[in-house]
Amino acid sequence: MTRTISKVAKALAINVETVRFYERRGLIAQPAKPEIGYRHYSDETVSRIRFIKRAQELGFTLDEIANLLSLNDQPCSQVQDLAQHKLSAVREKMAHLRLLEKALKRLLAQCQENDDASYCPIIDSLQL
Amino acid sequence: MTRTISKVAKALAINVETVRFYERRGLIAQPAKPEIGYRHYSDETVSRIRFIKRAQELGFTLDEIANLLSLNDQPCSQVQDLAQHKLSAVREKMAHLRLLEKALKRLLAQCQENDDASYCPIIDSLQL
DNA sequence: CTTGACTCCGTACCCGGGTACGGCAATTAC
DNA sequence: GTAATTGCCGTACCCGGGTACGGAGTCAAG
Repeated sequence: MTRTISKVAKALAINVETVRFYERRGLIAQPAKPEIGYRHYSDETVSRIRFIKRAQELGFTLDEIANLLSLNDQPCSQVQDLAQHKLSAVREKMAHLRLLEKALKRLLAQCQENDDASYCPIIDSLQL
Repeated sequence: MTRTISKVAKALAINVETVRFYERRGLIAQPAKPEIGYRHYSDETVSRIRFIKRAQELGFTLDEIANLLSLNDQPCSQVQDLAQHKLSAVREKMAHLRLLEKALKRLLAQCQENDDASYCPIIDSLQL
């Protein structure tokens, strides 16, 4: 019934190697190895990994997550700062993608109108 | 007046190493080296690099760009396909970022309303 | 008690898009 | 003519987030 690394990995639907990778990165502590046998992972480690995965889904990098984890008992304002920065970054990326979308849409529309098989408005526009 | 690699790089505001990198990647041909002296870069190579840079701005990867370059004299429809896929990918990314934005906004709003300095709704939500 | 599954550990490799370095050749500036 | 830039070339390294591998050691089921 001991919770070995593969049990943890399976429970969280991640790779064993990823758990080991997080240990190397210092995101989670490596549980002490008993005299004999395999390590046993605590509930805390498991929920810490869950925390990491959720934060990743919110777009935080592993470095930022290390930061968040260390801020666990710090005032909320520091966490807010981090989240605010992330929100700005997300908005910037979206703005950039909107421009790309517009450009691609415009080029594709030009292709639609084009009857000449030997000419492509997209290639042409890139060649300016 | 020969156009050496550093002239090309400077003209296009990229790194000399990047030009060499594109050569290694097969995106541009390496001009033949004369018996004596340095290579001379043609107008064509320069505009090919410009093409690459513009396509990158539209969000294409170097592999896709290699594809585009090889499609230069192919029917427009193949280029359109590539552009259409890229447009879909851009829209997917945007949709994902919109979700992130919503989640971050919601969490930040909760922080604003929170008076308890020792508690942070963001940390809390990640710990579920 | 053996065999197959799992763990441990270090290290190397993957992707994408470059950047950096070091030693030598050629060229340009003074 | 000599010094300081450039070019050339191969190779290694960077980031971020893992994945893979190989050879032990360990554990559990038949």
